[in-house]
Amino acid sequence: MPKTETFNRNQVLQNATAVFHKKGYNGTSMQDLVDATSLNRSSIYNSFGSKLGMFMEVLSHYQSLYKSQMGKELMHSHNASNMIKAIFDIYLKDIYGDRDRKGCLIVNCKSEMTNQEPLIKSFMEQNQEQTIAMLEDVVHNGQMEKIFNEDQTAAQYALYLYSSIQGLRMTGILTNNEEELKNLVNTVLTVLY
Amino acid sequence: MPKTETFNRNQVLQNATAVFHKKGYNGTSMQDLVDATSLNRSSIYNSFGSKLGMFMEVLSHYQSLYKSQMGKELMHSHNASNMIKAIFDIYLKDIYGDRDRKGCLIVNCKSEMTNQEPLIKSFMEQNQEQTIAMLEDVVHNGQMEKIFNEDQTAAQYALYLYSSIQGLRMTGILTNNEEELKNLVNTVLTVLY
DNA sequence: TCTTAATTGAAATGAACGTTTCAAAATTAA
DNA sequence: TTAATTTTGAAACGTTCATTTCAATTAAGA
Repeated sequence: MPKTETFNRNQVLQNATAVFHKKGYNGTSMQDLVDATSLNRSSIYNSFGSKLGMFMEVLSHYQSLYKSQMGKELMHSHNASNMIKAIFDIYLKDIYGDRDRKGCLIVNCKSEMTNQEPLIKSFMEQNQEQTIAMLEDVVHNGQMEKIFNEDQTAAQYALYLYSSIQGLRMTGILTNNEEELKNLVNTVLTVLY
Repeated sequence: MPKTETFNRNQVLQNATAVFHKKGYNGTSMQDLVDATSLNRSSIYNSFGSKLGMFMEVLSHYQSLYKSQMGKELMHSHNASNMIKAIFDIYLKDIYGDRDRKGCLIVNCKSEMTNQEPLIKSFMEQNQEQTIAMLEDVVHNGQMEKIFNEDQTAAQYALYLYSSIQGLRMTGILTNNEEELKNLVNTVLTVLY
């Protein structure tokens, strides 16, 4: 029977993510990936099919890290106000820790590839749909609890928050002053109260 | 005496802008630029020095188009409320007309190159500074006119608006429903009143 | 132990990359 | 017309690109 995959797929994805995140898709070469993953060229093609194939897995991996982080935070929050703050705090912490100002892998990829690669476009569509659905749920709860106003529907606020998050990720590329960014998030959230 | 530049530099820049905008910097090849500009390879290197040199001029050209558009709109507005709406309307119109969902050249470039290319980083820093300065000026006027509130300083609101604009440009890549986007902008602006 | 199939390493594929070179053509002012 | 200088075209530069090939190695179940 066959020899099985020996390398740690998660570790490989993590290393590949670091390169793609730093250099972008078009800026990353197969050699970069070979170096970063310590995998053989052939092994990469065996296991991921192509550069794009590997990148799609990297994107999903990155996305799932966020999802689990969000899920964990949302468990600990007992009202919509805390939830929405916890969500933005995750992004803020990411920005503070982003020493070389790479921004968000998904936002960067959206701007680089959505109009060029159908697979990416589909990924971005479902990412947007899921993110907005999550935000809409939180806003809706907040409105039921009378914590958030009802000037706009939960769906409208969700799009606003989704857009604000993307703006925050872009702003965080050049600005990582904690005070300014915290204030920015507060300003974004005042809309809800 | 010397032969002078024969091609229309503005037209060449416009054509180059279209390619860079569509494919991104790393996704654009020298051959793409030769094809788009109908210039000879040598002429490009003679006149722009390098691919990056040409791109820097493209960025400035794109930026100055926006500036003159803003200036024109701001002349026609007689209060801060109209001004800020006119500014966002320029972005909205751009999104509606962006048939192939390229997004904003400057936002895309910021996410692709700021952490990789010092020249780009400098450009983005001065672009951010200028944009925020303009927004701060408008907000400050609005606050003097008692049209905008003073819950936050003009500088704080300017950063918020700058971030919101970037978010809008990112959102516009996948979402170009006029009604949704108009509502999004309205929600962004409610903060000021 | 033998069979089976994946992993691995190294080399090679041809195409595309950004850039350079250089002689010929073009254009201007003297 | 001549001298000066740029534009132009075409080819070539060496490098790097993503991908393929293939024989050797490895590890598991039969």
